[in-house]
Amino acid sequence: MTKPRTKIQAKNHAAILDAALDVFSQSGFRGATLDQIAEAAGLSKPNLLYYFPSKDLVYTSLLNGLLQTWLDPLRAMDPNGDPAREILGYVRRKVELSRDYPRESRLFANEMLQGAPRMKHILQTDLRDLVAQKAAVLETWMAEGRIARVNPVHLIFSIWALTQHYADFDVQVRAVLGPGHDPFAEADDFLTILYQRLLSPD
Amino acid sequence: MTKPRTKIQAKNHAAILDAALDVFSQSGFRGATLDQIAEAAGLSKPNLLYYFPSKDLVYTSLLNGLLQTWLDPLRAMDPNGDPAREILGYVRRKVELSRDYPRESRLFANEMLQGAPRMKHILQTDLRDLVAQKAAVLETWMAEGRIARVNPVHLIFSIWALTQHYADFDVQVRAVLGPGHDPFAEADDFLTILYQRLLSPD
DNA sequence: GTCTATACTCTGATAGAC
DNA sequence: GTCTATCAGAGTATAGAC
Repeated sequence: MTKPRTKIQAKNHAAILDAALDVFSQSGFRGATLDQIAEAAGLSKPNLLYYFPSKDLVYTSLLNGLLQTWLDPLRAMDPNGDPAREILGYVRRKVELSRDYPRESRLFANEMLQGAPRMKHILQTDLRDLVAQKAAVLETWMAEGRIARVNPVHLIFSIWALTQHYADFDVQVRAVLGPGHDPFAEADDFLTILYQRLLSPD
Repeated sequence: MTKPRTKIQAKNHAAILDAALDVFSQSGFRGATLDQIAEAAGLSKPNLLYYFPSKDLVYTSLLNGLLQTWLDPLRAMDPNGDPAREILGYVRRKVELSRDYPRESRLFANEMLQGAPRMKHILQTDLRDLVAQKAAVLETWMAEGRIARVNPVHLIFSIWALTQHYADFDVQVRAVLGPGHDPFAEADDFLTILYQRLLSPD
């Protein structure tokens, strides 16, 4: 992974990662080929391998940082803010992520389906810690009666599942809705109602 | 695809499909290899190709019928039953499917991530029709005030997303929960509460 | 029905000319 | 930095012996 020094290097470097995101997010690590990535990036295969010495390094370059940006909205949930506002804001930002970065969502989903061979450790450490921390915040809000009681960790799971579904199962959602729908706008409306009803204190 | 006539044929046929489910559900169509499937089935590669003339036919044999069994619980939702009971029963059966048939869930998820090249048509026809029909049932219940108002199609999406998440993202769920948890039992509890609160008429 | 051998293509990766 | 040429191995699939 050459550090981009010149403009042409930076451009090719970015083109490769963008192309790789296309291909890996659709076919997974094993299903993707360097030929496809090189073609999508507008480079020859040897030239691609000049920038990234191996297929694995292209893939892990994409994964690195993905979880971080993916979790930024959760990190942003403020313990001192208004509970409903914080949670609904998190849901909304996750819907926006699914709408604006569906390839990243699918790349992540692919890695999970494979059993997360390259991410398992970070899931068990960084992710687990962050969820524990935010679950504690949710518990506090519940104890104070500011939101209704519910399993806080599964509450977080539900937000992930519901928002990422619209990116990962995009084909299915559109096939069922048919033309003339904006899945993400409808998702935002639906999920706002869902979490309001779930979390309204009695 | 030979029709199983002898006992040994039936056994090998089943062994191949079971092995293929393992491999395809983890790596997707392109990422899976006949070598892996043959080895897992305890057969040689040529022998595998004696039963299924091509990789594609093994894969499509798995897909055929998958959507049908996957949707049986939705089909079973009875318009004449008690609304809350019918919906919560559907959720429960979907959780059980995720628990008992996670490979099928992941195979389906893989196909969706790839853009559903082999299922798009059936999604736009059979699936769409079934959802429209059941959404109409839900609308009726809402109009009668027996459950709270909410977008019925997205309600169905939410059940799919929330239940299948526990099969498809099993690694992540377990990594975050840590040992000593039963993800599916907890999911059942959480989702029962979620849908009770979402759908209780005021 | 099952095996060995093999054809042929694709895939990841390298060498070396320019 | 980029290209052509190429390699070794893996991949799907077939032929043919037993």
